[in-house]
Amino acid sequence: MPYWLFKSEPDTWSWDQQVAKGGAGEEWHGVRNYQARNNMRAMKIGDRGFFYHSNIGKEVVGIVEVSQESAPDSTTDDPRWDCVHIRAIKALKRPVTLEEAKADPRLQDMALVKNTRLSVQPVSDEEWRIVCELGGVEP
DNA sequence: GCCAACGTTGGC
DNA sequence: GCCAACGTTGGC
Repeated sequence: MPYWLFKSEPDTWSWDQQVAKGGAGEEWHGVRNYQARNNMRAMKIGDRGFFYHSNIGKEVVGIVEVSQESAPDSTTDDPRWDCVHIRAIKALKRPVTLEEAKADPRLQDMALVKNTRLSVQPVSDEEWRIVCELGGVEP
């Protein structure tokens, strides 16, 4: 099972808002980047991902699950852009900051560290376990 | 608020 | 098809 990471500026869409949506989940719209879109197209219902706050906090705050597979982005008529829906599963006991990820030798290859601008990223099994461990939750 | 990194666009 | 110009993202 692949793992993912979703970035959002909390000013625009925060973890709290995601949690408030509950099981219905929320369309992850607004992505206008091919790599990020391709990642979303590869997702299956039930795939897990991290929810990351960019700019403010700069930390992984929670775990989400894909609740609907890739479909046309409702916020544009441009047929190039698809997106998935995600729902909040649980918060990390302790957020894992970008600083921590950068400082951990085991996380040097994480896209979060290496390719900071990609907004929807793949996460390896190992990276998933390590970040869960740092965050104080079961993988 | 600045700027580096990166992706996209458009002229040739 | 190349590459310069431009726009955007996101860390600092």
